[in-house]
Amino acid sequence: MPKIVDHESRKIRIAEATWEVIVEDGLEHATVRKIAKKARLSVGSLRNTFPTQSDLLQYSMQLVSERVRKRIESKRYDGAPLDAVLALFSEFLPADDERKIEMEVWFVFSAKTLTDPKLKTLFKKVYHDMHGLFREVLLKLKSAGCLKENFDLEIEATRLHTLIDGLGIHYLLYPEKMTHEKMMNALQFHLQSICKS
Amino acid sequence: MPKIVDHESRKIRIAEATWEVIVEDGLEHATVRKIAKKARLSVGSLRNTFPTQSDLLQYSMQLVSERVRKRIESKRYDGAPLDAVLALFSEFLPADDERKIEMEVWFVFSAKTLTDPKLKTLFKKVYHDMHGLFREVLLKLKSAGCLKENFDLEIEATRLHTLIDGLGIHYLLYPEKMTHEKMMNALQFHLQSICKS
DNA sequence: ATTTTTTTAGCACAACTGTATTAAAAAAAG
DNA sequence: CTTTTTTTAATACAGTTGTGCTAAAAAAAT
Repeated sequence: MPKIVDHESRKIRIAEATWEVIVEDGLEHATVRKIAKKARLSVGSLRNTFPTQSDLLQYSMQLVSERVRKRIESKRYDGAPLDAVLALFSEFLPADDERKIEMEVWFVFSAKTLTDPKLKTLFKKVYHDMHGLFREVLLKLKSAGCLKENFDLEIEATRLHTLIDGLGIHYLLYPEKMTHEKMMNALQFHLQSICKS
Repeated sequence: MPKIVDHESRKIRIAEATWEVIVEDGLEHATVRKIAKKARLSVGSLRNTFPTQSDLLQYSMQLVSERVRKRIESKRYDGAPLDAVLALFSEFLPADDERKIEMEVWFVFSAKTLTDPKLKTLFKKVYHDMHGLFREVLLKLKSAGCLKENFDLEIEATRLHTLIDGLGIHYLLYPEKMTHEKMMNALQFHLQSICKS
């Protein structure tokens, strides 16, 4: 009977190899041959799990979006003190290598969605979840009476969301200008600026 | 004697054609044949002004950075009221088509710098100028006594910079979520939040 | 050991790429 | 018109790409 292979974990392994190639050489050099080599597979074997390159890239992007969304879902706010909120939000900054790779791949694919509308659906979902989390946490802070009076939920969610995305992007693009410490300082200061006391 | 041609304006025309191709089809499809067609030139003629594709892309990116930097330099703050500051900062949001194209090309090239270190110099310069402008304007506001007491120049420059970049990127990536009005509201609110009264 | 399926390696092909070369056409200045 | 240079158009070539195909090797279950 057939040789059994765990297709799911293989797909994941290939997708992660794809990420590595993208981070090292860029999306335009993420060829099937390079990816196969990185995943230590033959091109034929890779083609067996992903018939076309388009399938491969689509899955790779989907996996990033799933990872990010799981990160979001696992981080529901439970009413802990302000330090916990800071810790929660800082989870969306590219602090460790894993998140840095994810965000870098995410960034590269983002640029691609500008000319490849097929990919936009995944991105919209992640944006929606992310924005929803920020709204939810802010709303709970508001309910707990932690926030200042002139509070506009939509504007604050937007400010928080763009601040975090902006910090992360600056960290990726200008690592000699934007440090991890600066990101945390800016985030902490921002939180304090909308809170009472 | 020779047919005279304005090489400088031709280079600009080609670079702008390159931008169009990048915006329409993406950087990886910005081939010399397509760019020549878009600029209504022959490939040979294009190769006469730009010997290699690398030269072409490098100049195209340099032109974007020059345009952005000129925009920055022309926008020195002269001590006008707060509305003027808002108007000044809003110049760096992708409001009209010209700035939207510039920012989109800028964004695409940004993603490329992650794997192509040669391009980083230009980007650092623009970052530096932009950050410097924000610092300068904030400092003048501070000197004029417009700002609140707990004011940290570096953190506020970072917050402002990342907010504006974040807003613009969200506008490019999620046009159905981020509108021009929302960008302006967020920016105005942010300014007010650091100002007295 | 036999059977069944997957995996592998290699080759091949057409399409597209950047780049080079060439000769003809066009244009500007004398 | 003649001369000089640029522009054009066509062709060519080598490299890389995605993809398809085939035969051998490997692996798992009977």
